[in-house]
Amino acid sequence: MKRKVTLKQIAKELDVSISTVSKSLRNSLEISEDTRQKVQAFAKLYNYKPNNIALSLKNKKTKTICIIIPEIIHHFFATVISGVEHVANENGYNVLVCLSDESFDKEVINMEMLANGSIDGFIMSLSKETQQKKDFHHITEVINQGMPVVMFDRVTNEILCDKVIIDDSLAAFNATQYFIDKGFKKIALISTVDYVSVGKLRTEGYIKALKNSDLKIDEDLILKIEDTENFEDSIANLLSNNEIDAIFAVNELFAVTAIKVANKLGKKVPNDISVIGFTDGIISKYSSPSITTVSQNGIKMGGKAAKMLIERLETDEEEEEQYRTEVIETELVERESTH
Amino acid sequence: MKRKVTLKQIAKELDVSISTVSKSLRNSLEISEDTRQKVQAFAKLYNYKPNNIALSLKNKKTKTICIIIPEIIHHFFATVISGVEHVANENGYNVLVCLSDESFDKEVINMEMLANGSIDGFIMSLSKETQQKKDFHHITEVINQGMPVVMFDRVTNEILCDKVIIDDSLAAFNATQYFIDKGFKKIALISTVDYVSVGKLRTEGYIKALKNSDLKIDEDLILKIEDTENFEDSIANLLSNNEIDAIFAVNELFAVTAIKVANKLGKKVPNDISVIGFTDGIISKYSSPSITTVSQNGIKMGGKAAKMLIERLETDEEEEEQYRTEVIETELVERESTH
DNA sequence: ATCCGATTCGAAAACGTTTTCGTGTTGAAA
DNA sequence: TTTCAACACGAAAACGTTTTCGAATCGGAT
Repeated sequence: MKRKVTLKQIAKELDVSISTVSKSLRNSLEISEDTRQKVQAFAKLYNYKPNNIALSLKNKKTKTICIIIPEIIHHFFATVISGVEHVANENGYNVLVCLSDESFDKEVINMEMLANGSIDGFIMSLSKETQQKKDFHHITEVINQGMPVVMFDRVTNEILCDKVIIDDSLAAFNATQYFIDKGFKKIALISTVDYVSVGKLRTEGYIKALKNSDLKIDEDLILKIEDTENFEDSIANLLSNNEIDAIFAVNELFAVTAIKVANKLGKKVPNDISVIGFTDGIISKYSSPSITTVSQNGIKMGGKAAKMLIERLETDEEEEEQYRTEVIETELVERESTH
Repeated sequence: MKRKVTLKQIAKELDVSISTVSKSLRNSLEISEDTRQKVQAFAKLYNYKPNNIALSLKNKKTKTICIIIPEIIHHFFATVISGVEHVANENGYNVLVCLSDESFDKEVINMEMLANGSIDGFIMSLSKETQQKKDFHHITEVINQGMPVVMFDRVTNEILCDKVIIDDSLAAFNATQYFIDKGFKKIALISTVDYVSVGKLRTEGYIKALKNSDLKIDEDLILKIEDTENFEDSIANLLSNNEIDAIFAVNELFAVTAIKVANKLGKKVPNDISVIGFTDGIISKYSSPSITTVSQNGIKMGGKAAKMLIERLETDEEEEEQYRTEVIETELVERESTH
């Protein structure tokens, strides 16, 4: 087992100074052709690679960014990571992944832990608990220390920083409008409770679309699901009490569950009920019937977020251009759950 | 924007030496009660946190482990990361995620890049290309440098290190046996090409089960899917040519696609054809019919891998106990695609 | 022989810690 | 008064780099 070789060791072996070795390896003109070659040959032989930690300490840059997400077993977030990873890699950055598990405390701990020089910047999506508490001091603190933060998807107006989102409201509006255009009258909404920012926005879009077409908002057609809830029963309840002919669900899980429940109640999708989901993930693609969804391009979103973060890291701090909010376009992917 | 405060700055402000500050903060008995309190108060006021990079350099430990996976948009790998993350966090480690994109080169680059002090150890699952090439020099090199590596799922016998796997062959045997016990005769296999280790092993299990029951191996019932292939057509071809009454697929995607194709061909699952998949992911759970699968507990697998790695990191190097291979038990989760 | 510019290299600081080893001061015991 | 332990603190090395600056050597020109 041969340990990593350092500049010092090479210097000793070759009986030159550390500086000479360093300069030789970086092809400095200060060093004679002779010694340069000698050093380089030796370094190659012993497979010298500069120690990244030492470099990080010296340069005060780690070339590492951290992405904090609520959970990774969630296709959307996995796609975002994928997008972040690729853009980061292209730019020579590594990606540290932290999971908040939807917990405020974990989010805080992770950020405080890493804001001490371990990384250069954050990309994050708020945990549900953080959204509920509306306590963002940990984020403010990090930003005040001069560490850039890019928020995506689950963002908040209370923090000033770069953001990348989709127009949740508009996307929901369009999905609802799609139903309206097809002549559906009893359009149900399966959403989350309001403190989840995207749930709230999508609900708003749904309502706006109905109002826009002078349809009445029927509270009995709106189901807001609490996190801990066994929502299959709630959905069954929703579907049994109404002559619903269309359902807009704010995520895949709700959509696929709605279809399953509908089947159990003897209603066929799409013949009796049409369904549109949100987030174009695995479920929507591979369930039968496959589900029409609002596609939310996680890869693009992650890529954009990484790009924004890296740009901010690599431009002179003082240029301090204003914070930007990028909106990733969504698209309605038509599949078998609508007709 | 107040920058991070360092020991040196505190020392200067309080007119004491750096050592005194450091010792005070670590509650050394060398320092008088008085100065200790003064320093601690000041440090708290300015929110002092030791710089992790400096600590890493000094301690030659980064408290960071890296997991290299072929892709993250793959439920199984996402669950593994989740398992790794949680165990790592419990032990004060952070997790760097690298994607090889099934590419040999990316795998090599990532490992070489990080083996220079950036991390303490690797957890990895081989890329397809690496398995095909059978070139593992990058892994050997890292291990020779004294950096521990734990391989999971897609492993190789050519590397000596800790491993955590499932008994792919046995699991496939059991799944096939399940069909045999139910009286099925025409049991098809949808697998990957052989260089994917798990595909090969699962194929072996399938064959062993058939042989074990004196059933003949019918090559026409075995489909090995190439990576780039449009496998929907291949599956259609398989299903149309035979009176297949059961299908064992080595992953979720093949299983769900088989069901979809069967439907198109007018065959009902599970009435006309029973299907068992592999990897208990989202698709199996939420597709209709939901799919009976061999569950491969990614969380447990990742957790175990992380635990093994951390144990090796934290025991005295010299104890050098032998490398272990842990086998995570699998389980057949019965759902609607079989009866 | 003297001087000067080029050439080639090394010493040292810096990044932020921790820790070892001194050193100076104090008080009490001899 | 001397001596010695206990106490409180500081200097410096170490981790592995890069870079600035100073210095030594050498050749050629005067």
